[in-house]
Amino acid sequence: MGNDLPATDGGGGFAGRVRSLILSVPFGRVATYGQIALLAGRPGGARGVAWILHSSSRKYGLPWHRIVSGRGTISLPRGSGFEKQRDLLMRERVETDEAGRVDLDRYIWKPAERGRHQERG
DNA sequence: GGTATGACGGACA
DNA sequence: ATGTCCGCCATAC
Repeated sequence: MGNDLPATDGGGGFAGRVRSLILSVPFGRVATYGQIALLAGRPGGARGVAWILHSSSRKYGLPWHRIVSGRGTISLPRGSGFEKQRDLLMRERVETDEAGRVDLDRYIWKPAERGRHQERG
């Protein structure tokens, strides 16, 4: 059909795991593309994660704004989601730099520590 | 089935 | 720190 979405799997494949992981990122916390790819079992598949986000974030209501680059910077360009993502992060009390940079040491999501407050430097 | 694109990441000058 | 290059994976045509 004229579906431009990667509905190649319903949740068992890479895309499904990526979606599930992104949905697992709690409020006020962020994750990186590489981190999601690694947890999904595809280290180095950051680009695949990016594509899945781009294609399915809206359809599946994914918290896309909680995904940032490996250096904690917002990857979206100014005027095309940058300010939107920064605004959404701000609403979650996630501090962002003027350049859209997040302090990963403070806000990165740690699956092993979910449900407990994270150490802050 | 090869080519091109993309919200990446790491190495290197 | 900055810019460039290459490799990685998934999808579109």
